[in-house]
Amino acid sequence: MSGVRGLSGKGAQRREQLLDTAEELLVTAGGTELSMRAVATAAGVRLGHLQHYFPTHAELVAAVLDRVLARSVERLAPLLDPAREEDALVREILADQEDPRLVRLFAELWALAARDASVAGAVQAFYTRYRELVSAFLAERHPALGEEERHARARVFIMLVEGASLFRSGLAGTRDEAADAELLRTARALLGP
Amino acid sequence: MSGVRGLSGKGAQRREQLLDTAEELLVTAGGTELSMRAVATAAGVRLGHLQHYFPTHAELVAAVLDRVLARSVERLAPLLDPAREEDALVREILADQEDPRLVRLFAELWALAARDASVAGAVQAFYTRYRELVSAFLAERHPALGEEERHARARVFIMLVEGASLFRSGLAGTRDEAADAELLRTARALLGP
DNA sequence: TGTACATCAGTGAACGCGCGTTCACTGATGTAC
DNA sequence: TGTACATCAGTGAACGCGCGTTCACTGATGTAC
Repeated sequence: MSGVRGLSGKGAQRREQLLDTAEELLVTAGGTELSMRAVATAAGVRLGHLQHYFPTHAELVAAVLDRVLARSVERLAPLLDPAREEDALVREILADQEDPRLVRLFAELWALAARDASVAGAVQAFYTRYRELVSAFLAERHPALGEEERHARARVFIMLVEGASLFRSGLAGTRDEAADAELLRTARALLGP
Repeated sequence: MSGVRGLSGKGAQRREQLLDTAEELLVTAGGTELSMRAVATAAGVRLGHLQHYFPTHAELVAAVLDRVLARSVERLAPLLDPAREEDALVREILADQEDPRLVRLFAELWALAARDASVAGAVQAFYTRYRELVSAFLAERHPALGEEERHARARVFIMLVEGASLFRSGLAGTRDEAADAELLRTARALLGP
């Protein structure tokens, strides 16, 4: 055994497994169903055991959200590589959002952020990082653009893409080819010279 | 007394008052706090009395959401008058969204829609109506545009504006002047010739 | 004009259930000497 | 190498609370004749 507690032993694995279950539940059933008992049952462990890893409900929720947002950044970062074509990049970001589970999760996140200041902080930190990634892409690609202009374009790009997620996932609307073409054109204009 | 039951008597007034309270609660405390007891307490009536008007929790929620969405359409329709300037129109739609309470309410709506098919239906119907309003504006303003093009532009316009609401209300970000200018430019391009 | 009756507005108590949390416990695993 | 001990993994029962729903009830208001 490693002897270094909490890093890679059985406990850490179990912790990750519990978070997997909780995330799955959050996505499929919604935030209101993310109870300690529901997670324990879904994970096949006893309530008391779940509490050994996450003593309170708030800690469990915070851990799930942190991991979800960290993963989203990890997924976005390589897509926003400045060496890549704008068009392919936008297409891949949009493709990523076609998973209704992910969009549902973000809708839950926004609603939670509206109620809970600590969730709002985590969500805002995520979008700040996202904007920095887009902004860095623009800096590399169009060096002539001023910093303010880059930031503004990055912000509007994210607004557009996050709004699009609602209407392309079946949540508030469904995908439409003509609208997708227009969306791509608008997004490209924001990332273009 | 009018004699026409349920239209304008004491009962109808009381019903509206209860919905006011429920809506206020939904906005300030979030969807999870919208319990029968909480609404009754906030409205200063007994639980049993609230149930006289809304026998089940589901009926209360449905009534609140219906009214919220109907009001939103009523607020949007005059703004999207084809006789108006694009610029002023966009500015007013954006101004409407600076109310964090309204944005919070929509975040709740999206999360609810992700979980509940009947809510999703109501939300989609609302956005369909919204898109028709934008599309009608474009038809009047730029008759040369084809129907498909109009619909596509209307859809992307709404994506942009709904996405913007998240980042201009303090929910996922805060207002930024440079980004607002870029947002206005992008929205105008979608509504322009 | 008066009375009997139906409907509506509002009260109050009770139900079973799922929730988060607390806490005392047992068995397994690693560590110190 | 062996043993005593601390820590970690996991169990199980119980708590008080807020929830939606059911149901029997009282008083006010409008209607029919």
